[in-house]
Amino acid sequence: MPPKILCVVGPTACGKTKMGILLAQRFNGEIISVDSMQIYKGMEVGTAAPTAEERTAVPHHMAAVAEPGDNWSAARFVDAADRCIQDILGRNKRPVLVGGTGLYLDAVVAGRCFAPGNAGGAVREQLQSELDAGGIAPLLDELRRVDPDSAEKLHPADTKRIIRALEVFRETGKTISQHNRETKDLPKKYEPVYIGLAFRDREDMKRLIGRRVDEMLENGLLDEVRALRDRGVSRSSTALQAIGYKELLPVLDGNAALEDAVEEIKLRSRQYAKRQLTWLRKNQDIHWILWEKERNFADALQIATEIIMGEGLQ
RNA sequence: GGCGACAUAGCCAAGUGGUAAGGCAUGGGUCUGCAAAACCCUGAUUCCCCGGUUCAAAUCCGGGUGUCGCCU
Repeated sequence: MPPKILCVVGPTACGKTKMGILLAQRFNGEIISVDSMQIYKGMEVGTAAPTAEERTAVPHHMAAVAEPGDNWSAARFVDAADRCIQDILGRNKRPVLVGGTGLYLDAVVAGRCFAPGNAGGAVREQLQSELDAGGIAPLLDELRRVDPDSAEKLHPADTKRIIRALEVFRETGKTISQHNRETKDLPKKYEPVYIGLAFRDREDMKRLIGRRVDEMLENGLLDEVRALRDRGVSRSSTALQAIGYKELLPVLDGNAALEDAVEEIKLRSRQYAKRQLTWLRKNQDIHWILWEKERNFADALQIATEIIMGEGLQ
């Protein structure tokens, strides 16, 4: 029987961080942040990372551990996060995964191994320059030849995944579709108990997202972005693709109005939340707790506790 | 009060007699090494209202209403 872990999921601004802490305190847990942007240092405000107080209340892992100039990936994240989980289990504590990045969370829970090879290296660069030079058609032709299954599944406009599929083939001589077939139905590495947080009415979520963006600005988001820029973090780095950061850079350059950028951040955040919901909807194992107008953590903790104990955890 | 312009989906907007482009938003979806990313799908039996001309009108004509600008 795989070890049981707790997972707190939900779209942005729905209270995952706080609920994670409450559950960790209740179930002798330690928190693992499963978030593609919170891993970077110096992005606490804009990624709504756990605060210093929160981090003293309960041990946190995988938050603010990476240099913003380093580009992490799902595979790298899974490796590092899994080591944390093993460590926590080894100390007889309960891992509580708190995460907004669906791909990362699913991969960690499944113990997913991505295709071998040095992704993002020279092969990828080569493919990228081939794309720039000749467009997607030749690459898609090549993929049709070596991996017809992938070529058929991928939309011709989905250049990212077409390149990835070719990258896997060129590096390993094996197709990504074969790798996917082999790994798709492997047993899960952990036995997750999912608690999902969301608003019953999407409009309430949108309102809160708007409010939270305003608060981020009040709490110095602009300074945070400026600091990253002044440290020389590349604009093409993964970290600076985060919502709130990529929109504010032009403001610092004097090429955009702050008010417009703020509206853009709110919009992108809403759209992000929607995508998260789409991702989570297909997971039938999530126990959803739906907020009415306001988030009532005391009630939610009570409900979540009952759910979790019902799953056999103490 | 007079003159002029404009009125097309939630928003921006093309179309100037032949049967409603496009963009954004919204909603839905995909996702196995960039994932807060990338990609896909998504709407007007109808063009402010009424009447007229015509085989045919968002497109022309008349009237009305509204918005904006200029003038008095």
